[in-house]
Amino acid sequence: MKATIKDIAKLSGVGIATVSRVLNGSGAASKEAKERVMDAVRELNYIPNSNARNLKLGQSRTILLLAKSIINPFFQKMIYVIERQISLRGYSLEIKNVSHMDEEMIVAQREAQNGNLCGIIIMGGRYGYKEEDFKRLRIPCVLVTITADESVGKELYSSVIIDDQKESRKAVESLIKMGHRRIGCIYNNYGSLVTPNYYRLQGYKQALEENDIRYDPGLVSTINVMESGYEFGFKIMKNILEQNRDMSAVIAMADVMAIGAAKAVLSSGLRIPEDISVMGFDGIEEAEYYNPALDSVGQPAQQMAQQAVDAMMEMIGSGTTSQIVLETNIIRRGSCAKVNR
Amino acid sequence: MKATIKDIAKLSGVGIATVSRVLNGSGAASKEAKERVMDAVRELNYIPNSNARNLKLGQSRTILLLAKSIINPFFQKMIYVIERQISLRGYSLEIKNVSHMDEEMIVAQREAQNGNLCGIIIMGGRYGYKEEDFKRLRIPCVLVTITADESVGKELYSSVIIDDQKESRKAVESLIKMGHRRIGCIYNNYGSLVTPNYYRLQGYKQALEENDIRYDPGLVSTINVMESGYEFGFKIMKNILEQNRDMSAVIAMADVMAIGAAKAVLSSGLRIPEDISVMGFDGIEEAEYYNPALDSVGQPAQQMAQQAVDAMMEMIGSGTTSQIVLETNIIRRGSCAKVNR
DNA sequence: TTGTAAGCGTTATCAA
DNA sequence: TTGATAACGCTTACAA
Repeated sequence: MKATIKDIAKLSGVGIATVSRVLNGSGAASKEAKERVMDAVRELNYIPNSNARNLKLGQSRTILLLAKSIINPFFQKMIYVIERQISLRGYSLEIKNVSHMDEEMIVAQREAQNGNLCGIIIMGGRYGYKEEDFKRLRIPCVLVTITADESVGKELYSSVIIDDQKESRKAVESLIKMGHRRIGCIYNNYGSLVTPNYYRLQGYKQALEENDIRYDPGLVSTINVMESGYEFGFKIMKNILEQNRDMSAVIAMADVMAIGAAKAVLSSGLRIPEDISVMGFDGIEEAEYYNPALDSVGQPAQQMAQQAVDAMMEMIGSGTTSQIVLETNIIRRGSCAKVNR
Repeated sequence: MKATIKDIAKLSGVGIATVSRVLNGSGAASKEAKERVMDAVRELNYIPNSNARNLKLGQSRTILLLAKSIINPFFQKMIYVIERQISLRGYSLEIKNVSHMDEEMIVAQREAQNGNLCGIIIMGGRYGYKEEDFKRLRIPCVLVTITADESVGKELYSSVIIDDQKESRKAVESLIKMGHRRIGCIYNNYGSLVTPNYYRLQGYKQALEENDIRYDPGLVSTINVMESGYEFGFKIMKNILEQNRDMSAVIAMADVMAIGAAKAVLSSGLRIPEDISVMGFDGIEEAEYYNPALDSVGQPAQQMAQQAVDAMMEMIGSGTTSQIVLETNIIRRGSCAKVNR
């Protein structure tokens, strides 16, 4: 059936230890032995059994990506890059979607115990994991778009994030500078967890406050449902619009919600940006090709994914951790304009 | 460190064989032994090492999903469902993106040899795998959106597809019935492979022919590039539009390309559907929320993914294969209208 | 430079 | 109903 190391040893007339050495480049081997082994490998189409290898080594080359909602295009872009980078480095990527009901750390710990993982990347979810969480993990952990509690030792994890509150504040400020004062806010938060959306809401509030604009909960109505996405943005926006005829702008804390919101605006017979300015968050391609193209707080998805993998490799290799904070960049496409009322 | 079966045996005062039996429900064990083992398992937070298990069993519970372009929202929807279903059944999903330069079967065979896979799902790519391909694989294989060459024994694989040519023909026919005769076609084909897009193009040609409309290559200009997606649709449409002022409709063989095409139409100062009718393919949410919402040949993504997993489980369990062909359903949202010139 | 042999943590056979 | 014990395929001392 399938060729094993013994078959290779037999065919090439050497011991299995030599085969192993040649294949792994560990220890010395004569030129002749090398050639004979490689020939046999080719002839029998031999591929080492990774279960045996991992068992012996007590490690594997599989990295688990735990994503909260792999359905979000922004995440998907990052998943795409992460898969590529991991593949390029000879590792495999296992993907698990964490439903809103599950705690990703619990899932992570369960999977980590399994012993066939060499690292875990957690994408999305909530802020504030504790020291204990990482210690229980026992394998390298990189957080993307979120980070750990401040109390956690920096040597326990790596993270790649943006400053959600700051970037959100800047975006709202830019709307205020355009003259908007009645600015809707669409975000989404499961329960009362501290998520990126939570911080973005804080940024929104902060911008208002610093510009002496009263915070009006009626402009940020959020249904506490377990969804985000196009439909969510659409529904919420419909809702806010109906009750706030005087609003002139809206910021959605994810582009998918911004697109849904834009649809709501347009289907209410209003124009973008003449009647309502729409600003999204993430900078996904869908917003660029939307009609009209939507302004967005652009996150460097590609770079974030790349750095996450880099950080993972660093941790696997030398154990070095890093906490990276990247900048966003507001992408102007014309869906936000000066208020004209 | 990590608890092993020996630790459990020691703590519960039984032999390791008994522990294994209790944990796997194989063979008998006294009630008392069961309880003692389970207690120890809980106390030590024991999780079986899957590498050891897989090595011994010569199999695993990991299914590999090989996707051509995981970046397409239609695929992503299916990936989401597949992940969920696989997870629900206690299996793990490993994902590999196959770049346009790679042959998925080669990748599949390499991965299959590895021995830590119990099945492979191939999503996208090209039609026409040969008997030999599946035989080399040696593990269950399910094809989604594509199927094998007719010559291949049906017992060698399962597949879930739509009839690309027929569905495309029907869609084009519906445009013709609306009075359109100058219908553009945006598709994408790497090299000259037989892909779903290839068959959809055949369907387009067939519809024209059956309605005595001359096939005009100028209306289906395709750049032979390694991309599809929004940008591709946009560029191609710009191109076709410039050279065919008389065209009144366009069908794009993927919604992402349809959205790009719609953007091209709108940015050329034309209206949808008054000047140009736009029809997409796939039925993704992005097309629904687009402005205007786009008509599309809706593929039952959820169902396809579900059936693919079902088929995989059947193959793993009883070895039964199945070749499933699902129907599409043209989703009318108003982006196609009667020609009015 | 090489081969022998001892595990890695399981499962399964077999005798008790 | 049990518990030794022999694999599974690999890596790696250790000895030759």
